[in-house]
Amino acid sequence: MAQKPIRNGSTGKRESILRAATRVFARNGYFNSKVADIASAAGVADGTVYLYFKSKEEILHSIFDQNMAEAIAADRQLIDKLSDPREKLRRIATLHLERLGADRDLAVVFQVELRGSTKFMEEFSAAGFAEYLGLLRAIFEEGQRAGVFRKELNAKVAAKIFFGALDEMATNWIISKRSYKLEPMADVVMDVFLNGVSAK
Amino acid sequence: MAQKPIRNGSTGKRESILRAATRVFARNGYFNSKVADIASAAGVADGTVYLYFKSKEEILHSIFDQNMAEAIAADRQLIDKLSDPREKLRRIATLHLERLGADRDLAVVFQVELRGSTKFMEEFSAAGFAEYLGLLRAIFEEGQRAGVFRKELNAKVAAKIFFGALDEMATNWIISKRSYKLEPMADVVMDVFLNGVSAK
DNA sequence: CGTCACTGAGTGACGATTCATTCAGTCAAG
DNA sequence: CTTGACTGAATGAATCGTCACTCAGTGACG
Repeated sequence: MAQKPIRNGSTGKRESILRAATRVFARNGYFNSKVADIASAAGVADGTVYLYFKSKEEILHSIFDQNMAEAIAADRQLIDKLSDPREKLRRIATLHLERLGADRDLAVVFQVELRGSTKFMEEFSAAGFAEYLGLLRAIFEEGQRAGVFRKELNAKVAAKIFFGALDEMATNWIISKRSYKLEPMADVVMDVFLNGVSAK
Repeated sequence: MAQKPIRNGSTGKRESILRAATRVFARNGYFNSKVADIASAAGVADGTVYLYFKSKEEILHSIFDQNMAEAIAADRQLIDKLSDPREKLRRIATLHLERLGADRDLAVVFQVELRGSTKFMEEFSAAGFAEYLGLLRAIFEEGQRAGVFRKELNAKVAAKIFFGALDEMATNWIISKRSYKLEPMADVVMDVFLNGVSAK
């Protein structure tokens, strides 16, 4: 049964539980998921879950925090290497859809489960989500200063439009019965958005 | 107590319950709302709710069905009076945001609660939501035939981008602490979208 | 032995749904 | 006009299953 000669206290158990929870939440929805299901999916006892997380809710939080932090860090790093704001947006869009497209369960949790309550929405909003939107906005403003984006547009609204379009691609991809690649949709969105937003 | 010599079983009670449920769901979230809360908000006894609805879930369904049907009917009627596809889209966008902007509780249920589970998403998707997207798509294709929209764009994707942008406006409006008018955002979205999508 | 990660049966609370009962209204008969 | 049988909408206390979380215990390891 023992896969690896596990080390100290912080085994891979925390990770296992998070991965298992992502899968369980994605399949049954947060409220219909039992902690016992998560435990058994992770191959640990019910009680063990509580050695790593204070509550069921904290598990959901952790899934969000961890992935969001990773994503933003990756975006930031990637952006520094580019100078053209248009390219920056394109890379972010692609990365965004790649990330979700690579893990359907994670995508479901992000697109569906995390939005299932105003309470979560507000908390998460305060956390990483607002930061993400802020990042997009900053790039847009940079583009306005550089003269490549129309100056009369409100940068915050432009960021929302951009994000909203990407977000809908992801949500629709999840719901859709047909299976197609998510990531290429980034280019279409970019095409329309850039056209709509570029200075002549 | 008798307001009107009401006819058969279908008093205004069903409506009261739906309105109350919308408020309660919006404030506490679907899963945290107790049927007892809805009942008391509607001024009826717990059991009475079950004279009008089979289950808690059916209440949520009814809220969606009723409003969606109304919205689509209104859109359809409005569209027939216009010929320019661009104008059609603009009117739909405005109506969409007007409707949500007029009733924050309803907006919360639509933007947040209805998305809190894949199960709901799929059911609702199959129902009115897909129809709504289809409507947008049809108008877009009409515009392509008329030569006002770029022919090389995939109409379905264009519809999603359009919807996604509007949807994000609504969601952000709900989350936002600041209170502003939602409906004017329709024009900004139209501006960017039309620019992005129009044939030269 | 002592420690510590882990276990899993048990508990307490909660809340959707049910159903025996109430009661306002209707109507036919006297 | 009164009475009494009848209806069915409405009530709300009781039921019953379901989990999130707890904690007394187990065993591996040094």
